[in-house]
Amino acid sequence: MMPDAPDRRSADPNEGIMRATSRALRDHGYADLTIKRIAEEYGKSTAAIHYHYDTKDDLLAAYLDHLIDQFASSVREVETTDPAERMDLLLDKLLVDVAEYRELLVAMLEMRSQAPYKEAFRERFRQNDEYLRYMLKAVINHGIDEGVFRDVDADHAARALMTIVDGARTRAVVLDDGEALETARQTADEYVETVLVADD
Amino acid sequence: MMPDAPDRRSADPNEGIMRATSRALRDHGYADLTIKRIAEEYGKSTAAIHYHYDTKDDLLAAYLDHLIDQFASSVREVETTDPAERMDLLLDKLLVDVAEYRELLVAMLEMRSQAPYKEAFRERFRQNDEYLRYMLKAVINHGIDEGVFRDVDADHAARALMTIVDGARTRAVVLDDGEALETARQTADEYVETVLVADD
DNA sequence: CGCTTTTGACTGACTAGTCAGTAAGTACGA
DNA sequence: TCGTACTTACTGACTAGTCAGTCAAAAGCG
Repeated sequence: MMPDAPDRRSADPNEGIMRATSRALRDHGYADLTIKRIAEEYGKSTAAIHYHYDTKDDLLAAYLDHLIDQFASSVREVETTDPAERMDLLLDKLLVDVAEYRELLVAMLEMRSQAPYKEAFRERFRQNDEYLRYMLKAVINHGIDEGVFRDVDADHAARALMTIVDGARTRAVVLDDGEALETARQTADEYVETVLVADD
Repeated sequence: MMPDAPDRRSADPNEGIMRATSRALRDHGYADLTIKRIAEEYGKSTAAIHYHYDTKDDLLAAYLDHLIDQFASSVREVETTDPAERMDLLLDKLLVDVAEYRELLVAMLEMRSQAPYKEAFRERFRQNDEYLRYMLKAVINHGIDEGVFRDVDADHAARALMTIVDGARTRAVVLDDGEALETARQTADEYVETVLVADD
């Protein structure tokens, strides 16, 4: 009966509920995620959750916003401006760093698979995808301007890389393939070097 | 004795249940798939379903077998032996032909997202993946032997292409991106032409 | 005090799976 | 050829459990 030490430093109830949701998702997955399980992680009753969020979907939409914000912040940390190096670091963020969050990747694929039925989910996944594609496009265009990359269709190249990223994550989860992410990291490099990089 | 009488024309209950499961999946998705809904499509009671399959998971495992068999048959139809053309037709099967089955793609992503929790599902998705990778590897090795493709790591190239395929399907479903499959078809071609095809 | 937060008890809807019984067809023995 | 035994396919009623969400009351706090 002690899921976690109640951290008094952050008395913000929302932050606590977000953390509880995250733990419940990691432990039980999305399909078996219930208000009761979130409440157990939160250390309060289910009605306490309903006091802060009217419906389960409201809570989950808020959780997605929370998660996407965190991820966007971590991408924003990439500060190099050199196009080739920046591309490298971005691909590492997307394909290497996520390997540590296996259980969250599992739950996120479950939530992604509900996008066709839940507009609130779809909206947020789209927004996140758009942001990442924008980052990739910016790097590619920068590289083209500097003559490091060939004059390719930056939008198409960004979509191609995102397809590799999504494919790798799907495969890592579905096939429980521990090497799917590394394989895809290599494939992304092949794509960058053969399609993007100008070989003088 | 043998439950499968080969030439009992019509009224094979199993076939009917497979069709009912398929329709229920298309109409309601996996998350909202219930025995009751399958029974409604079947036109009989829920107990009739339980008469043929002990548990819901048994039924769904049988349905996956059914589906994978169908898909493998359709891939086996590709008869060209010329490596470049065969690769082209295989990629069409994997990325173009599936566009017609949007609702089934949605339901399949849902089921795939349950693979970490259901070994029976994971097993079957792995088997299907292995089969497709084997087909791709065979074509690539054939192409290398004939000097049409460079002497690349066939296993890695097959995995790279499958990553693009899985990424495209995930994106088509999650982002409701009607062009995700076409974009990926183009990306797959770029990969084949720049990484696989021997230039000069 | 009064306001926010939390609780416990509850509801109604829905779920997979069970069970006894039925109808129709088939196999077999005399 | 009749009758008995058995099989397949199914039904309707039921159990036992889950779930999100509601609500009146109470606790905590500034």
